[in-house]
Amino acid sequence: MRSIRYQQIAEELRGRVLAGDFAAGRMLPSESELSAEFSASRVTVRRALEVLRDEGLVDARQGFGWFVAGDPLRQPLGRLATIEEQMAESGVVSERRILEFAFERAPKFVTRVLNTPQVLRVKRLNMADGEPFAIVTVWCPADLGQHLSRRDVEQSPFYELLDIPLQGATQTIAADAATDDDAKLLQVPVGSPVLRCERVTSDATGRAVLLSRHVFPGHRTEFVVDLPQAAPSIAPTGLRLVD
Amino acid sequence: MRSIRYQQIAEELRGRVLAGDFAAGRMLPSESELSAEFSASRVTVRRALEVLRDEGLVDARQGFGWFVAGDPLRQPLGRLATIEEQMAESGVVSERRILEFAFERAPKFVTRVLNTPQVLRVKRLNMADGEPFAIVTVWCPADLGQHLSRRDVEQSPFYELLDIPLQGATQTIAADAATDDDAKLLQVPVGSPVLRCERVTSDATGRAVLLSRHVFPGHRTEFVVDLPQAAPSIAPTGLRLVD
DNA sequence: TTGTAGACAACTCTAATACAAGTGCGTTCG
DNA sequence: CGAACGCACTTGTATTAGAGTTGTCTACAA
Repeated sequence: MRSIRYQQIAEELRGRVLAGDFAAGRMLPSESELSAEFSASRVTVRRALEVLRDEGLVDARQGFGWFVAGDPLRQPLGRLATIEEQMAESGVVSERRILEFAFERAPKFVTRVLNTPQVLRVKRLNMADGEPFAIVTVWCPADLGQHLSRRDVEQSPFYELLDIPLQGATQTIAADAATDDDAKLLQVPVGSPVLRCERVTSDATGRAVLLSRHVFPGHRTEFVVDLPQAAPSIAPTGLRLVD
Repeated sequence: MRSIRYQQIAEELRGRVLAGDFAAGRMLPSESELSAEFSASRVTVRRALEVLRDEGLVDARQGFGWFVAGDPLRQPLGRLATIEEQMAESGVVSERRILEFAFERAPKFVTRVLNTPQVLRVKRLNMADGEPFAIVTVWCPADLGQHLSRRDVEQSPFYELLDIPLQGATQTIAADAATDDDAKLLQVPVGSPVLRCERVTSDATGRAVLLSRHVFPGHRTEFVVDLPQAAPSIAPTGLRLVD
């Protein structure tokens, strides 16, 4: 029974990778070490490894070594792209219509978050391929938004217009029924499910500088959250009861 | 040893910082001292510290030293407690009722994720203060669930019963309307908004070992997501279009 | 065609060293 | 007494060298 050496080796290594033998350090032994272990030349070991690379199981960097592919730490961050990028990537034409633009006294729930009485409020409708896709309302302290015009907001994303660096955010996600207003704008029946999202964005000092509310039609959107670290529960992370 | 020195050191230091070893004086040993302790060059120790700085755990000032960073970054992780803990803390009486418990052939969408034809399916209703609060369905490969009984599942959370360590998860969150079945169990009107969550939990090797679906009544629940790092957009992170 | 052997280039990581720049503190000098 | 200085120690940055790795090539044997 004549069989091909490098395929044998590939099979053996595939087994070890899948079994997680190497997953601990994520690094494979060097080609030289494997060559010694299998009593095969380095070139042969290499061909076996290349088979596994084609399968997407492992990858290599010159001068560094072979490692099991898809290191679980970097990927999730990359996968969570912005919705704009994601839409651009999939060829969806995105567009936004400014519905309201006003400097005004802040409602109470805005004051509590932003801590300013006077704010700029911008309400706009985002479209994807001509269909309404999100209603976004942004509140921003008046002094930060002072130099902004309706045209600015229409052309550039909000975060680019503020000259302060944004640091982090907290967002809440909830299911709700579409109100009359939502329904008309999103072109869905009144009472149909929508995703309501509220986001508080802070600057480097931790001060809240943006409050935004987003309404998405439930039938077209969902959230994806990646939790690379250990989560000692099967329950969805971040859920809380509201009253 | 085929592993990267500075990553080892980073891991060791991360442990100490999180354990609070340095929190007393808030100051870390100098790079030179650490270099001596780990028998590594100062450059290597430095790279490890830079990893921790990128994570926001520590920071440094030239001519002064390294210190544990103000902990606003660690907090969000703590704030995202499990719903069970949260409920217990606020004095809500939680309780679960097993509705279904069966070993069976996996439906297609389960096979695609778990990669096994035979599964254990458990459906249960979670109650909070006597009111229905979540419908949870869990699928788990039959071989992993073999030693489980209906009674086990009733008494302990699922993740405690599996003797394998869970690593990470991906969850999707969507808004939907309550089906007849949902409505009856959750005691809400048919068609009222619900949060639908699907979660894929993996073990240390990255293999998917649990698939769970959760349905929450929209009026009582919401998700909170903390994003400590920079997010270059005001748009909610993780949103994607579904078709 | 497959496998072995060897050589060399390019790359990565680490060690070692040196120097610039900032901080804290004690000493000295006016 | 107060300001200036020096000194020890720190981080920030750059350069060199060496060992170990993958990437690629040629030559040769089975």
